[in-house]
Amino acid sequence: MAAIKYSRQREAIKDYLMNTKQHPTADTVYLDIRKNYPNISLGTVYRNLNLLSEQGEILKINCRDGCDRFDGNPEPHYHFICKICGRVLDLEMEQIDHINVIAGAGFPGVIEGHVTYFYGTCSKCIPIN
Amino acid sequence: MAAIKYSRQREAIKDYLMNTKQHPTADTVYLDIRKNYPNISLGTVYRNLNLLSEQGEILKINCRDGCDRFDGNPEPHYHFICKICGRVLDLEMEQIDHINVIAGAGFPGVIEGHVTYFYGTCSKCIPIN
DNA sequence: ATGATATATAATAATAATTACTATTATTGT
DNA sequence: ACAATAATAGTAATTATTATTATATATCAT
Repeated sequence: MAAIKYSRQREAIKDYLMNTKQHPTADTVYLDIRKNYPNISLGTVYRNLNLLSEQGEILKINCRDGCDRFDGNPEPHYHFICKICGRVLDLEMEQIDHINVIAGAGFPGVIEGHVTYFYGTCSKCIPIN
Repeated sequence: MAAIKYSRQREAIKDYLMNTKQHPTADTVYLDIRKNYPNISLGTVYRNLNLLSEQGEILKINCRDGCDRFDGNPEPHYHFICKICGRVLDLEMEQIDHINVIAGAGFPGVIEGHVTYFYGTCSKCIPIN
């Protein structure tokens, strides 16, 4: 039960995320979607972003710069956060699941996964000297 | 300038963190410190937790279960978060800084570090079968 | 010890991100 | 087309955190 019904708002949100390389916050999604759907509500954006990430159709990124960000690519991958400009970039690297084994050695519980993000200075923010 | 002056409230917060293996939230610190300092203010707790972590005397953990947690051990180390009970545990493992190199290969910016936490089921939450 | 100066505090208000509520609207199965 | 149910817009409420301000406390020079 609790069948999911189609809504054009949700469709628009998913389309928007699938067509951007940015990793927008809920508020950015709201402001941009509003250009096509002037009456969309911020609550609708939040509800659908959470629903889509629960369904595994998008990723919710807890980059902890205050608010969550969203990624239209649901495949597990790593992110880089620039300390200077705050941008979130995709990293092209293999999965590093061997760190789960390192962490699990001597740990009495079960390690199921890890959350990792890398930080530093992005190419646009490196001063030219 | 902006010299730091001693305060017994800050001392109590540091003592409290150094004597617990838990990773309390600001609110938990507040509630516990209040047993000895009934008039302490939540704002004071937040200000001192931030000050201490800026000074490198404690760690602020962004485990992203909604709120920040604090660790009296300022040495860099990794944390495990139990999906069932939500507890945050210290992991005894070496630093895995080689993942910065993996991430940096082919990345045009500079990787300076990473934030990682592991999740799964802690020993107390593993069902006995 | 005394007083001047600067920092810290308690109490409260304000902010930011997110979630909850509710009457209305849209979708879906028959 | 109709009934049942989920989704929406608009608004209010919640949660974690930061800002404000008058008062209290610590520190430093005398």
